[in-house]
Amino acid sequence: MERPWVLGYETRNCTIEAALAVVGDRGSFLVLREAFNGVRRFGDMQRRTGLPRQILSNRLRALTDQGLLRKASYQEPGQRQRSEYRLTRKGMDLFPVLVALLEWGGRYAAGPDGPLVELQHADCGAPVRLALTCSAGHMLDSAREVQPVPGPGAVLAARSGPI
Amino acid sequence: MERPWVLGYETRNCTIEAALAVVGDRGSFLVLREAFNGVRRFGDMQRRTGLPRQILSNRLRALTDQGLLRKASYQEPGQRQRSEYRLTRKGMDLFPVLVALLEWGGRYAAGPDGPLVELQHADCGAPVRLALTCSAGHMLDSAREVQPVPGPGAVLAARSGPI
DNA sequence: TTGCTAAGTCTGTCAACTAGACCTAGGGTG
DNA sequence: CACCCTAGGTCTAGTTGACAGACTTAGCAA
Repeated sequence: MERPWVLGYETRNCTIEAALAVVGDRGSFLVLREAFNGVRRFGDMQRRTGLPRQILSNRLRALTDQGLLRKASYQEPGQRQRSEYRLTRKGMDLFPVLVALLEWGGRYAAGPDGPLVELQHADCGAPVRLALTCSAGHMLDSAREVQPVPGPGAVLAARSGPI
Repeated sequence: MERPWVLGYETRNCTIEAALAVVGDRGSFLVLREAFNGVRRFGDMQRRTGLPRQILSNRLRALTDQGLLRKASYQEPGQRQRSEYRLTRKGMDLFPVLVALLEWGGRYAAGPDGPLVELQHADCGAPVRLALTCSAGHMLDSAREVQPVPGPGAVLAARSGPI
C-alpha cells in the first residue's frame, strides 16, 4: 500500500492546529454560535449556551484576548453601564466554520424537526450555502475530489527509521 | 437596543451543538485532519497528531462508533494482520469544516512560511476554496450579509420573566 | 437603608487529559 | 525452541479542566 506523502513531513505549525488552539473547544464554538445569532450579553450567552458562568467568563476573555470578540459598553435607560461582546472581523471570518458545522449537523445529527436556525442572504432572502469550489470554477461534491499537496510551509521530517 | 430574536426561542436540539457532540474536541479534529491527509494507521496518527495513545484510542473508537471512520484490516507481506481507519461518507462530509478552519488559520494564525498543506482540485489542479453563496447565485463576502431566521425546528421559549 | 440585577468570582467535587510504563499477538531470527 | 521486534493497544498515577452552586460587586430604585 502506498503511504501518504504527509508522513514524510513535519506536523509543526499546522494552520488547522493553530486555528484549533484559538477555538478548539466546545465552549468557544457555542459562544461564537450565539455571537453570530446576535447575542451579546453575558447573561443571555449563559442561558443559551448552558455553560457554567466561570467557563463562559474564561471563554469570553480568551476570545477577546485573541481578538475574535471586542468588549464594549452599553447602557439602558435607568440602568448602570454594562458590558457586551461583539464580533470583530477576525471573529466574523470564522463564520464558514460554523456554517459547515451547521450543514453537517443538519444532515447527520438533526432532530426530526429540522434546524432551529436557517441562514438567509440578507439582500435577497435566499438560503445560504457553503460550496467547495476550485479557482478554475468547478464545483466539488466530495472530499474525494480534493488532493492535498505540500504547501510552502511544508518541512521534510528528519527521518528516523524507515518511512 | 433591539434584542436578537433567538432570545425568544429554545436552544435545545441545535444542530451545531449536535455536530459538536460528535467532533467538538481538539483530538477529533486532529484525527480527522490526518484522515483527510490519507493517514490511516494508529502509529502514524499518533506521531502526527501528538495525542497520547489513550486519547487517540478513545477518539478513534468514538469516531468509529459514530460512523465517521470505519475500521478495516490490512496486511503487509511478511507482517501480521493489522487495523487501519478509513473515512466513511459521513466522515468525508465533514471536510468543509476542516477546510474552513484551514482557511481561517491560514489567514490569522499561520506561521511566516505559509500553510503546510494546500488543496488542489484532483481533476484540474486548481486550488480549492470554500465559498459562501446563496441559492440565488450571489457570492457572500462576510457574515454580515447573512440573516439568521427561525427554522422549522425552532421552538418558542416558555418565557420566564421579561424578554 | 435595603433590595434588585447583571456580571462576574470563589470553592469543592468530579471527570478528562497527560505521561509513561506495561501488555499482546504474530512474525522473524539465532 | 527461545528470544526479540513491532503495531496497536491497555493500565496507573498525577495534573488539569469542567461543573454546580454559593458568594461578591457596582450602580440604580424604592
